[in-house]
Amino acid sequence: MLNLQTICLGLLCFGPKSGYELHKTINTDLKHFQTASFGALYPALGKLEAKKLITSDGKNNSIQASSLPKKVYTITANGRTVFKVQIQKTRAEEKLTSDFLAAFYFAEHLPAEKIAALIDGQLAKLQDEYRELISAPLSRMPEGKRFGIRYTIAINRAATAFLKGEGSTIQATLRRSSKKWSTT
Amino acid sequence: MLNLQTICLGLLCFGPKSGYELHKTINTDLKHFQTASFGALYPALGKLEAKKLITSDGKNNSIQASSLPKKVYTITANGRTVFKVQIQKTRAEEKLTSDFLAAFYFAEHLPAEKIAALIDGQLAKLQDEYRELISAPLSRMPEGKRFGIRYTIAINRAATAFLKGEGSTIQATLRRSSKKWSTT
DNA sequence: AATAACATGTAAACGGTTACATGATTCG
DNA sequence: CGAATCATGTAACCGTTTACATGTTATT
Repeated sequence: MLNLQTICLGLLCFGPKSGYELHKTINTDLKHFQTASFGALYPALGKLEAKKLITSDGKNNSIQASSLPKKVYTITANGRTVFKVQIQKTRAEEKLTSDFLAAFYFAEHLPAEKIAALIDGQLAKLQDEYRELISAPLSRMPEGKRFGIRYTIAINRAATAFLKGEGSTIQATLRRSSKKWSTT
Repeated sequence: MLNLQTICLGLLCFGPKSGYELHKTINTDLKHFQTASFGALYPALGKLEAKKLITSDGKNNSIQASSLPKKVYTITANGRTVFKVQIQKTRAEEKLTSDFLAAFYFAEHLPAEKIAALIDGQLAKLQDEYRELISAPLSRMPEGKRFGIRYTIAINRAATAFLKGEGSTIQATLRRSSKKWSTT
């Protein structure tokens, strides 16, 4: 699996960026397939720097050490090589961890209201994601990125359609069977 | 997020099981939204036992300590209560980590053959998943589990359709732009 | 007798989250 | 002047993977 270090190298191939900017990019543009917290990001950048795959123009050297805390990272020639090797090795892998599906697997233990709330919650998440996806400037993007967004939109639409179509059916069915264990 | 301990409690609600059986169930029946290795599972079961949420009939007590190594776990009354509380708290959350989508985000660094291989790989994975999903005995399942499987099938179909439909388009487009950096 | 599948467990390392701690800059 | 946002980093903890270590049972 592609780790955060490799993702950072890849993003830095597009141009120099600070840790803060990388964080923002990952958690907005890459949100649908990757996230990263600061606590994960800064150590990852530190390791990349130690390996000389990136360099930073930290203001830690000369006189005005205090002024700007911003530290911009640039990928090295070696970093680009390492990234290319990593990305070439990448296989089509994905891993989904879903509390939504897990909850349904154990739906017998849930009251009908909770089932309804889960479906509503999932629909809301899908809608939020959808809004973000369609607002991406597709026309000014390389073909690969565009493809990823369209793929994600296709899945999002199918999920939404399913929940809108079958959501009410399941709610009715489960409401019937939920009479057994009255809300304790 | 639901952790492995909670998943185990939920599965043990259906009846007593050994660690090995739990491993099997998780990595087949729950595969599309959760996985677990032995190295994660056994410590999780140990913690649950320490908390008295499950008990084991380990053969570690009397005379024939050697014979059957199999250790069957049973959920306690307290365990059921804790599980119900956990599952009620569950929100519709999901987290996808996708090397497939990440690779496309960085597609500029990939040769056309690799792009084709990624799409083929993803289609193969989807097909494998699909085969497993449709072979599930839907008729003998509680409504909730069935719903989860049908939801996953709906998404799987949309993904497959997209890749079959647009896969060749992207390959052609990227092949054009890939002339720049001839395979080093 | 060999092999596959069943079965349990530990230890090191990894990758990540959450919470904490601090401070600068910009905008209203 | 206060709030939001920009900005960097650490430490404790969590859950998991990978590799290791061991042994049994069933099948061929």
